[in-house]
Amino acid sequence: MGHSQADKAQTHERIVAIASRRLRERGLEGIGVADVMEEAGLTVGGFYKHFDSREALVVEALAASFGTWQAQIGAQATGGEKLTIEKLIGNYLSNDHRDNPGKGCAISALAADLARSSPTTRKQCTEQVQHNLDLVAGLLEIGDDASKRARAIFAFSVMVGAVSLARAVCDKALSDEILATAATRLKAMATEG
Amino acid sequence: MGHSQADKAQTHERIVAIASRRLRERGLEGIGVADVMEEAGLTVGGFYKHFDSREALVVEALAASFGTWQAQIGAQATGGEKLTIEKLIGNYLSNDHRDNPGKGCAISALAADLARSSPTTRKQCTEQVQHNLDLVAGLLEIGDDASKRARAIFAFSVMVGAVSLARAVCDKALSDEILATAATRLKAMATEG
DNA sequence: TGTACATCAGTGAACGCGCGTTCACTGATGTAC
DNA sequence: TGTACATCAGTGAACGCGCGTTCACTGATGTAC
Repeated sequence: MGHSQADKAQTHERIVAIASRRLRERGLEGIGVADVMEEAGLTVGGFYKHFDSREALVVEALAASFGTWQAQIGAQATGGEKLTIEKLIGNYLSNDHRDNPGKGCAISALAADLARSSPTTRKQCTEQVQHNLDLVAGLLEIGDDASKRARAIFAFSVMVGAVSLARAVCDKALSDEILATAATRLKAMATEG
Repeated sequence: MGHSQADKAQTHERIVAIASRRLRERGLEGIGVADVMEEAGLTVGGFYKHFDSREALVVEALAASFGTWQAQIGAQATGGEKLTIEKLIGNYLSNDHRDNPGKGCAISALAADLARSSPTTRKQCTEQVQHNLDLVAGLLEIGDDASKRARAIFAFSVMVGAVSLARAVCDKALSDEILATAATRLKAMATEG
């Protein structure tokens, strides 16, 4: 075996991590093979030693985006203080999340793109949405399961919608207003029935 | 003057209308000059008798998307029965709206695209968001202006988020569930304080 | 331990296709007389 | 009213660039003896 397998795996991960960030920053179409390889300190040709096609990278990078997002949430849940619904809402609807889509939730960053994407990526998206709904529902304390589920859907819709709007708008005051208003009202709602 | 100006204006409008629909169906990048011209029954070359560039078509088509959307809402408001917040919510969060982005609201269809687009298109988007917030706030009956504004932001976030999610997901049951749940809860909220 | 060989991650040029844009041309319509 | 000319919307081929993909090659690492 030529170069060590560990090196290759590391390179592979580096490429995926870069693609995962750029995917969320620039959309499913906004990610170029040559660009990603250059940012990884490599040249184009080597790409196909790691992936069958650009599409394969997209699929892996999307999975990685979902994975790192869950890991971030998980880290908050275990690290010291417990994760609460208020914290999740505060995080999701923060200026920091709005300004750094590359590190944030892929669903709000790519919702429109995913709607027009291949069955494979839409499937990935569907699973992630279900996962996030379960996560939110699990953080709610009052009500039966059906009520929690319904409120989780409602809350997640607000989060995705408000972040999408806050990012699309080019008036900072309006953008801030959208996030702050959505966060305040959603927190109030979430702690009630 | 060669061909009549009326003919040219009509052709121009036809091109814009087609682009406007395809924009919402396929995104800001998903619209090709040759494709649009072919659908209009013309050939590529003639395009530049109508537009300086592809970008100029995008700007016009986006404006047209916003315009037709407002016109649709306006038609409901004047046509027979008055427009209510419940009807607006019901329309926005309907399966029909989800399944026909080409005829629907450009903001939910293009939110992610707009966030990464040129200053010109983001400016258009910002104005449309403000307009829609005013529209929703104007339909609310209880509370002072600040409360109406806040509730309008919240309601519009839910609408954009739920439609985005419902379109992204490839499980019809889940998609229907998201729309129905968001609609029910939002209607209940909107008629209260 | 040392040497020859095999493997394969990575290189960088080249290919091919899609697509926005350009351009010389056509022919129908409007204007001038 | 009729005829010659000018205009210009629309044609369709060609150009050029970006980008995904391919390919012959390199050289460092691992294996065999």
